Amino acid sequence: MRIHKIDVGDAPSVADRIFESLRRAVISGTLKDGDPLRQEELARHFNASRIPVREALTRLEQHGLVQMRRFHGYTVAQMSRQQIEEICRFRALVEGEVVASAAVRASDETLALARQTCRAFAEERDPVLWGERNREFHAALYADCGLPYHLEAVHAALDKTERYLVDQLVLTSGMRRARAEHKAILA
Amino acid sequence: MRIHKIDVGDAPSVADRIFESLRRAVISGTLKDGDPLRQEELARHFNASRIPVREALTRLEQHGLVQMRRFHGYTVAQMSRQQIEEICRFRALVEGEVVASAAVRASDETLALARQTCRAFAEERDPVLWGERNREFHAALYADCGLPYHLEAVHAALDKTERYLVDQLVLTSGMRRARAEHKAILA
DNA sequence: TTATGACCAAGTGGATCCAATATGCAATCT
DNA sequence: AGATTGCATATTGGATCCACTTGGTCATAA
Repeated sequence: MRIHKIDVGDAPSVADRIFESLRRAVISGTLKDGDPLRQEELARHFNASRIPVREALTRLEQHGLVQMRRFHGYTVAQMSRQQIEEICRFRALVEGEVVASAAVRASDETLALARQTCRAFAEERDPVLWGERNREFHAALYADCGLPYHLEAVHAALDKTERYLVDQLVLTSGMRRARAEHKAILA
Repeated sequence: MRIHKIDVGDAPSVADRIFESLRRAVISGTLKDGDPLRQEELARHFNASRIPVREALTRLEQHGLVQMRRFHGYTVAQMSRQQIEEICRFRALVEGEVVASAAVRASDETLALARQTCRAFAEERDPVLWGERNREFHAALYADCGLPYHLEAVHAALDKTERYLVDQLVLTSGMRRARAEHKAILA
């Protein structure tokens, strides 16, 4: 068969699409901390019933992006300064391991791509796009580190903190750090 | 008010209880790798409808304990040797950080308790209880490390690997390591 | 004999419906 | 007036129902 192989089974369900939409809204800050998420309202918004909405919300809750109080509904998760700092520390820890592992495996093309995205990141002036550039850089750099579980943990941590300015602030020094690490890899 | 204050809102929902039951069944190995989890069957088993069962299953999926194929249902997650090893490596990494943080904060009582549970662990002869003793030890040792997010990550990793013998095997050396770390803390 | 297609049963995904709980407001009592 | 009770409404948690997909069986035809 010369035809590109796809699995129609991986077509996203309604719950998948709602989850992704809400996830982006939370991460980007479109939905603010503590905002209530009414099931009926969301169902109308997505033109679906409450069932897939509820599934999306329970998933978001497991990811720590929303909180739930029984009989009171879901709200966008609120995190204290301490929690945010701990997550950043966690990221630093795990990313260190990932970088170390990526360093010994990285191919030349990967390095070239990483260098390019790093430059794009450095030249990016719009702070709201920093998160995205940051992700691109990391994706390129960590692409074949061989530690998918570690990467997943890093992404989950990123999701939880990306919307906070603190993270943006940390990025300014984190960028320096990332570039330093990049240099280290080249060596 | 001299009456003990409780919050009825934190009474576990049906979905909570089903989730916990299934979680234990997967972790303990009562449900084997690849076992199918039929919604209707589980609903009958728990004397509930499929709705809370589905919520429990989606939660388990986010935790990586079960897998889902659209229209094909849920199965107990299967992990390759590689994946298991990566998760153990992840645990080692994060636990190292946790121990380091716990070391500088641990009170005398905490240390005494940790020492006691460590001894109980060392003297435990039944391999199936190792996991539990291990958790007790860690719970005592890490109790007030001040890094709840890290701890959560460790627990999630434990959940995913506990049922594999590999993990039990690793424990034999991990126990030595844990005791060594314990000694280090005392110093 | 083997490939094809109709049909059927099992099972999931989503919609709708009902019960339980919470919140706000009005009525009532002191 | 201020506190308390009762009721109406909003919202969630769970049950039931329906539609659609999937995998297999079986009859049929080349």
